[in-house]
Amino acid sequence: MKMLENFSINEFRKDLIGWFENEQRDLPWRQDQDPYKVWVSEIMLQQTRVDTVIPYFENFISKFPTIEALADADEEKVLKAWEGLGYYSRVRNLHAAVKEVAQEYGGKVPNTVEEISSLKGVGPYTTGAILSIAYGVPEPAVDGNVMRVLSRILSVWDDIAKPKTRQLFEDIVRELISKENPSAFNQALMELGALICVPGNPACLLCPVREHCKAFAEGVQKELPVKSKKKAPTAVSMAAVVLQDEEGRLIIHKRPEKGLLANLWEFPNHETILDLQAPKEQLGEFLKREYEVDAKIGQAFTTIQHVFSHLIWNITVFEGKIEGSVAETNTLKLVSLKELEEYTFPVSHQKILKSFLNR
DNA sequence: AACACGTGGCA
DNA sequence: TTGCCAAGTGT
Repeated sequence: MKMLENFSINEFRKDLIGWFENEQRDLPWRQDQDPYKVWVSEIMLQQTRVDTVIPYFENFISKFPTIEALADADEEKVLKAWEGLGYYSRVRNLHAAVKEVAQEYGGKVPNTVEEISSLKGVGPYTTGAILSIAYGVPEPAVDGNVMRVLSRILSVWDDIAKPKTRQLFEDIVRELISKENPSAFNQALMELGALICVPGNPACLLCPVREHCKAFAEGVQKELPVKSKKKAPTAVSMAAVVLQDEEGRLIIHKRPEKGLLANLWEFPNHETILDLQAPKEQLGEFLKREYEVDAKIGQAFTTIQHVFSHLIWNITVFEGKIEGSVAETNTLKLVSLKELEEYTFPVSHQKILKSFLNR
């Protein structure tokens, strides 16, 4: 490969892995090489910081220690263990995939690219991560860290936001990866990206592979990687209502099984047209039309902002009293405060509840 | 290829 | 404070 001419592959591997063996963090998913735990950790770590994942990982593994335990668990319990982590399709895909492994592979995580990558939620990165870390197979595991580190080491100016660029780095890693210790090699590249070769100001003076780094030699390490900007999120106005009956129970609604915050619970809410024109009337009509609930809408007691990757909800939250009876369904329930603890809510609706109780 | 899909930390 | 970021995948 042209890019690797004059590059000392063996020295690079030795310096990188040697550093990793000495400096790697003591993380809960590094206690053993159980493919199931490696899998869970890799899914949790997608687009999510290590410090955020640690307590979730420990709780999740204590509740669902094995493939079989997770395969047998109720969706509600599994979602609850993910509450607050975000990207909830990750855990619904994981749950479905674990059930498939339990049924189709005798509860053993498969160890071929074809089988692993066919599992829901397991893409090219996670396939390589599980194969290399749990099974010692020399497959690339190219994530954002790896692209940043290697774009600097080899001075690659391709835009890492483009899907095609990941394939280029997979080709590079196939040349570079240690066949003796692919697990340490892949993890070392990511660990280096997390600890030393960070996005803003890389700590080049502490870098174990500085001598191999073309960007450092040229003084352009802060210019790399090239990454095009994402579209800014669009703002949406929402009205939500916390509806209470005489006994203090609250109405909650289950979101659709596909799309944003799929299968999570929420307080009744809808997008408001023209920024809250006659909001109480809109809300009352919405409740009648969608849920056949009659209610007296009270005052707005807080506003909550929920920032997603691609949109922003600005939620005005009202209180209200239920008038008459409520017909409960699979997606509409009237529950006590104690019972609410069993349901999974997006962070914004956790904030709504907290604000309601403190109003 | 481009966009949907969450959340919290940090400069 | 606003924007960018963090071990990506599905469509």
